[in-house]
Amino acid sequence: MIKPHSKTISAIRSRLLAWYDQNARDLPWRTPPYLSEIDRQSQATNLPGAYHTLVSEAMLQQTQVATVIPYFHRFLDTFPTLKSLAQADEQQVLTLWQGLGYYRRARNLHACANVIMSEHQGQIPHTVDELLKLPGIGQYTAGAIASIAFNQPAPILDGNVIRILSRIFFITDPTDHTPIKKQLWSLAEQLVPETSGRPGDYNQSMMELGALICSPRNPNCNTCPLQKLCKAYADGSPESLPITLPKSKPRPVHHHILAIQHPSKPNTYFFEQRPSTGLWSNMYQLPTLELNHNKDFESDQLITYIQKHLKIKTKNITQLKTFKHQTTHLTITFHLHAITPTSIPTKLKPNTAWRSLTKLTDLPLSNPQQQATKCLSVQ
DNA sequence: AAGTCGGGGGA
DNA sequence: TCCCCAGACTT
Repeated sequence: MIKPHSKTISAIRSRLLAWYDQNARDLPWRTPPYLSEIDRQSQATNLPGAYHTLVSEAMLQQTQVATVIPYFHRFLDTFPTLKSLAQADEQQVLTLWQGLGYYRRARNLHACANVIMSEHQGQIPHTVDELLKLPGIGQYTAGAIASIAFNQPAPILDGNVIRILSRIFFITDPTDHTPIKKQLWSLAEQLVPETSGRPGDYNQSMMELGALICSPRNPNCNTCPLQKLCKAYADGSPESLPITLPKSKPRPVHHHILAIQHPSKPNTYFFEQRPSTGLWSNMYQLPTLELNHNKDFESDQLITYIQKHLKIKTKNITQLKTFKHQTTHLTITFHLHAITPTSIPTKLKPNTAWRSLTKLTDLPLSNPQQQATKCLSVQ
């Protein structure tokens, strides 16, 4: 285990905080570093402050700051308090999350608000151990909320911190590997200051440095406050760290979207909710047949599917458009088909709906589904 | 330990 | 193109 000298630790802390006080971005969820100590303490017991931290940290998981900002504003305009979020429908929460990705985060955040209301009297827990019990809150997010919202001396380890620590301490083993990850957590814990040393600002200063200076490629070492302490800089190749394990390539699949037009209502199509697990969980869609291999589309197959699963009889199918969509592990080719039903069932199954394309704003759709509906409306 | 879960930014 | 992003959770 790496045990930095106490002088190194205090140098890192003081240099980072001094740099942060001068260079911190003014982000909408951030407690300004220029707040007085009295303001800071009142912020620590003020629920809106912690609620803002909770929402922002959920949105920021695997998502860049610039992407999150407009979503954060819209979310707080709609749900200004933890209580208002807890009382909302999941569908409304998912609609606000539309386009941001990793939709399970939205469902976890909503569930989180309800647990805090019913089991914590509406007060967001102050400690890492209690935060860890909440849905969607792992080691990083628990440390972030405890330190940023409540000024607890809790460590964090995200992509930024991993990059900075691997460069400063010249960790040349793959940082995905469990023992190395433990090593990094140990370093983060040794480095985070006590409550009197502004642990929340310190943690944010690490991430800020990673975002603004110590970037993955072409790090700006010339303006880095930690340059003197950085072993990778001394070695001359900071951009070669950290080392990560190779990732598997996305697998090609084909999804067939069925645009089923209502026989009498103009511009109106059939929508259904996706299952609560897997890709785009609980989001809505035009019925979509997911094929795992590149098999030629046969219209008979689609007609059978429509009849069996949707109880809709049809004969005409026309191919409208094909487009590709990338996720982390899939390359999906979407085939959009227009269906003209000859008869539709009188009773609607739960979580399905006929919707006019002009009244879709309350149905949460994934990006490719939104793209498909856009194709239909310009027809 | 390896997969799953989105979508976009930047070189 | 490829890699990465204020990760969490399941298998």
